[in-house]
Amino acid sequence: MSSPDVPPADPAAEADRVPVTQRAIEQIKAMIADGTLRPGQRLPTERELAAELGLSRSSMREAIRALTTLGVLEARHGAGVYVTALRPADLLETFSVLAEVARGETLVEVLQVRRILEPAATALAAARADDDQLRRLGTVLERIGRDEGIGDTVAADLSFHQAIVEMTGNTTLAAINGGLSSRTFKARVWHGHHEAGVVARLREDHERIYRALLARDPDAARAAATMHVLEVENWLCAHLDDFA
Amino acid sequence: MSSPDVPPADPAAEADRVPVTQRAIEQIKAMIADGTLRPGQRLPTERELAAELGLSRSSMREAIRALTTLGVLEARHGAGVYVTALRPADLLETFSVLAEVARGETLVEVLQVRRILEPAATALAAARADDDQLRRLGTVLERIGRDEGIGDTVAADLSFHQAIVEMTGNTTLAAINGGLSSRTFKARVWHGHHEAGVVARLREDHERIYRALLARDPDAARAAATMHVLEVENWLCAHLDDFA
DNA sequence: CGAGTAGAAGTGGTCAGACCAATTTTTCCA
DNA sequence: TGGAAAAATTGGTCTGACCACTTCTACTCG
Repeated sequence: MSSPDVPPADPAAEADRVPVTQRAIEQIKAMIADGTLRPGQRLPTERELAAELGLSRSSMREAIRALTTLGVLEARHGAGVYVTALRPADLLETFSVLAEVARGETLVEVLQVRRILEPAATALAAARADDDQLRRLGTVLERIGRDEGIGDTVAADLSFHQAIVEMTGNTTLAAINGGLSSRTFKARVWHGHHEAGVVARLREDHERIYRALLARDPDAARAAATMHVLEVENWLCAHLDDFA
Repeated sequence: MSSPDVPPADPAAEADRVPVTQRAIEQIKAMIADGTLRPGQRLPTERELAAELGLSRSSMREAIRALTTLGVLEARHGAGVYVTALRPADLLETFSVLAEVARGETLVEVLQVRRILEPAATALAAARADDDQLRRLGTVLERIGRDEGIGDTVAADLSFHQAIVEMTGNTTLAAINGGLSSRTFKARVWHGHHEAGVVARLREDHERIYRALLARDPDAARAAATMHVLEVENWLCAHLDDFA
């Protein structure tokens, strides 16, 4: 039932199976989880940490690199290693790789998740947005679909959706939804609609969302957001071959 | 407008500001994004990669460690470095750190996201589940709230929710939702309800969800899932001080 | 001839020590 | 007393070595 070729029970050899670097990662992660290390706190130097945890500096650096990648640590050249603020945005930065390397069927799944999150977020935003946020959103909307190059349209598109989810006041929601859409994917969507001569439809999608927000109408906002994601989803399914 | 103390334009010095390890990470990530490296493909050895990208093996290893942490590469001791299958589950494993280190207000945000995702997922499951999946879900449900130790109840609770989101057939959705609930948090919820003598309420929440799925009733499933997450959310807000 | 095994080669994991580059702190002069 | 130069601190990179695990090879034995 248990692992083979393990004689009886093994006291210290058990921990010896797990690589030292991995062990260090888990030790530091545990110290953060149980509050021994607080957000923003400075850690000992790499050399001291290596000595305390009983491994070489190279391996210690690999552990720090892993935790840096996860967004829990931050190394500042010449100034030390620190625990990040542990904000959702810090910890969910890694999330964007999904949108970056996803292809084919996975992209469809990602859009289906967005079709769940964005309508809910947009409805929340309709209920919570203040005049100032809406005014700024209007200026972003104006940049979408103009004839000043697709590059700026894509940037404005990203800003538009990001601004809306941030209106919910839920930074975790904003970080997750932000990680689900990559600039490169949005660029392909706009290019595709441009070649098909239906850029106006995408532009109108955003206008409908904006008007629903202005009207503080959660139901209309939800519907408009759903239709927008659905539009992209349908386009993707029709061009799935190009995303192999 | 641009960065200060940069004389005119700088050709090669621009790339020299970016640490070599970071550059290697981006190069390999780009090769995966553009299809040069395919899922499951084997990479050259660390020594060869280091030589090709023009950096030392130590720095190359740190780059590989970062990409391993992100779930795009996988190093097998003695056997080489490989691109993972790039499944959503591979890329979203890092997601769990959020639930692990989150505390206080962030936990509330996480639950609010779950209150969006879980009802939608449960409604989808109600429409798509087959008899076999439902039968297995029933056996898991029986283990929830028994008097055989909270440990098994927590494990069954996790399995229950995971099984439901997997019924949607959307592995990305399953991976995201899975990362939003940690075993330790669920354990505290059950302990809290146990001490307050309201374990039955949690148990009934799960039964209601199960009955809605059996009835293939998406609306009822959505409502039951919403109420369940709300129950946990309310409990958390009442005990937020314990999660500082 | 084939199966199994022992050895060799290949490859990731760890360690040691050195030097470079950015930051911070200290020192000391104007 | 203010500020600039110098020293100390600390992360970033490189080199080269050795260990542990896997895979391949070739040999031996039935």
